[in-house]
Amino acid sequence: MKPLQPRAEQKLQTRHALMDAARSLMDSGRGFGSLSLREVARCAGIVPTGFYRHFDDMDALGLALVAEVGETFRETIRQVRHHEFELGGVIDASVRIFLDAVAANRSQFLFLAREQYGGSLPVRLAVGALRERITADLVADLAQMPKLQHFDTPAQNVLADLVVKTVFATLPELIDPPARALPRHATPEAKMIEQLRFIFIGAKHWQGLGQHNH
Amino acid sequence: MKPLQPRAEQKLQTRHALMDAARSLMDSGRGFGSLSLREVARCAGIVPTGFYRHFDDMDALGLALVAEVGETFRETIRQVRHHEFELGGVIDASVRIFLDAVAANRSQFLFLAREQYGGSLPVRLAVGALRERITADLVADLAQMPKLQHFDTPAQNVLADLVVKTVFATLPELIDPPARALPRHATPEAKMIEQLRFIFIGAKHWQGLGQHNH
DNA sequence: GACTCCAGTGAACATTTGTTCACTAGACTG
DNA sequence: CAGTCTAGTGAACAAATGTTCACTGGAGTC
Repeated sequence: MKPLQPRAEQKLQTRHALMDAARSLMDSGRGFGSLSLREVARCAGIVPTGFYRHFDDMDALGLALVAEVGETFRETIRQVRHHEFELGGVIDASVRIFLDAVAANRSQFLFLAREQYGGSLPVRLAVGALRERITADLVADLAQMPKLQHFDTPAQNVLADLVVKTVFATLPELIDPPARALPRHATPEAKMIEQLRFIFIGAKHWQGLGQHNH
Repeated sequence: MKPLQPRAEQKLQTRHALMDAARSLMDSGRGFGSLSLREVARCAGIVPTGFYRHFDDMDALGLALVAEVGETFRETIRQVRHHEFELGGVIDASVRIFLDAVAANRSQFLFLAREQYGGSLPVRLAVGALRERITADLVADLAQMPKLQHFDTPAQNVLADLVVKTVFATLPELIDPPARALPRHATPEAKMIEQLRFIFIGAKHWQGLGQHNH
């Protein structure tokens, strides 16, 4: 990051405080759509009117939050890609890195998990766009995997979509407290690894679109 | 249904009007948590205070909506189970029945899709419970499938969880307008079928928990 | 036919909301 | 150092909210 004039830096700091405020107000189970502008401003320590110096709207705040978690997400994917050939299997390593990132940015991913389908229209569209970018990246990665050379483009898309869907749909259980103690081999990590493994075993033995298995 | 006294029947009718009102207010992309009691009452054609004759709370309304869609969902599953041996493959038939049910009860499933992770704490817990019942039922079904006799109980659970997760996570794209025209073989139905097929092919060739594939 | 019950009414309340406007103080610029 | 620019203030507003209370009128019961 380039060093910023103290003036502008202070502003960014307040902007960040607003985003933090919104995220932490959601900790108690609230949806972003039910937060009020005044509430967020109050929690960020500024007066309601000050909010408008940073965002036009609550929707604008929502979009900023999507962008933020999107950046974190894609950065995590970059890390995963660099550890591609680690010991213990690609899936295991990838899941571990991903879960670490989720834990390290809990509130960001909480926002993503909660608002991926529940958010207001602009927010939902932004999340959709983010998901599409991630899926497209994954398609490119899949195309380079030696074990998946029997896949044509539509099949790659369907597979990537399934993987991304699984990851996004698993987010909530990674974030909410596990409630009761988990039965040993049912930790989120083990379960996620096993489920991705199902999918990739299926991909390896897959033979073409439209086949039937009567 | 047993015939009801006109008095009680009228009451149920209003109760239904409230639930319909809430669901249809969500059509424009709003989350349930952002609906106000007065708004719902107004849309149902009664005065705000009348709401309390039917529900203590907006949360109570939310729970009723979960119960409603839960009933529809499980009824659909029962239908799927009776068509188990239909021509064209189990998956194809099941998906078709499921998609029909979703289309026939759009607003109910819209509520489920939107609120499965975004809802208030009580609503989210109720959805979680519903999901667990469905998963447990599926485990029982999987245990009877001849091709899956190499699965132990934990593996069955992990597989059932993945299937249910996939179905729930697919709901939003089944409900929201498909936006731009779909590229032929990417209809929701075809995609869903193909993705479930990946999972079950993986299950067929799966060899045990904790294996590694270096 | 008199009596009870209760789904729905309508007025009233204290709060909270989003947004406006004129303002201040302190960091930036010349 | 004089002057501008702007992040944050504070008062004010109309509108909407959740909840209360006493009420009405028609269906249900004896």
